[in-house]
Order: sequence, then C-alpha cells, then structure tokens
Amino acid sequence: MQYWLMKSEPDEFSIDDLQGRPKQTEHWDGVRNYQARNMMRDEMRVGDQVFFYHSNTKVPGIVGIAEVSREGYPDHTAFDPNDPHYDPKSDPDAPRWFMVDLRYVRHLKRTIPLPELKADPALEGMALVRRGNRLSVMPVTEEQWRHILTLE
DNA sequence: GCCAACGTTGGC
DNA sequence: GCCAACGTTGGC
Repeated sequence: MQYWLMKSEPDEFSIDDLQGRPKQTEHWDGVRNYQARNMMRDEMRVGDQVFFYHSNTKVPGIVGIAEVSREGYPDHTAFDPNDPHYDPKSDPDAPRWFMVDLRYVRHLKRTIPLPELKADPALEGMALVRRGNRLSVMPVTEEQWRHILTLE
C-alpha cells in the first residue's frame, strides 16, 4: 500500500466533482510534468490511497481521500487538438502522457489548510511544503499519511 | 492581480 | 551542452 497527494484546482476539478461522477470515479488527465507522469505510469497501484488537494483557491489544502482504481494508461486528451491539454508530440503509438483513474473515498472532516501543514514539524521534508514546490503528484510516507489524518 | 519558482524550449 | 527567454504553477 502506497500513499500519494494529488493537486487539483477546484474550479477545474474538485473533490465534489469526483464524488458526483458515475461510480464516483474519474480519470486524472492533463498532467504534463514528467516526474508526475512517471509516478502515474510506473508506480501507482490499484488501491493506493491519495490525498486530494485543492490548489489555487482561497484556502488551499487537503480536502479528502481518493484511491487508485486503474493504473497508468495513456492520457487521450494529449491526442485531441481541441483539448486544452493537447500535445502534438504525444503519439497514440508512443504516448508521452499517462493518467490513472481515481475513485472517491471520503471528504476529510475539515480542510487541512496548507499553512497548517507547513507549520507542522512532523511534516518537514514533505514535498508539498518545500519551497517553490510545483509537483502535482507526489508521494506521501505512511508516517505523514497517518499524522495528517490525526489533524482532521 | 502580482510575482517567485521552476520546467521547457530553442538558438548558438 | 549552455543558458536566456518564455510559459506555467500556485501562494499570497
């Protein structure tokens, strides 16, 4: 069992959107960063637990939990010229970008705001709180996972 | 809306 | 292979 954190702008796709999808499941498309791509393509496994993080919003923070329901497969939005995430360099025969499917698990009892995560000594070293971090998919250790759940 | 941090692109 | 220019992310 592995743990992850994935960011989304709630104006684009929120945890409420995920909860409202058929089977409470949606594919996580549009990631165009190689580090994040590699984790989705190579490392994430069905059943892995994911913190759902809202970025670029009034109160950025962890809002809930999802789980991986399908392992990495090609991100088809890269093939569609009409899609905002279109990438002409991604070929269906040699896809450059990958995604996973996530299934909604639950909301946290409250949003754990970013400043609180940053101020927490137990979370020092977590990728999320490192300066200038822009990764949209990152690993979370089991210790960090458990600790964050004590904060809700 | 501003802007720091960072990744990518492309000229050389 | 270097690095300046540029675009994007995302907190504030």
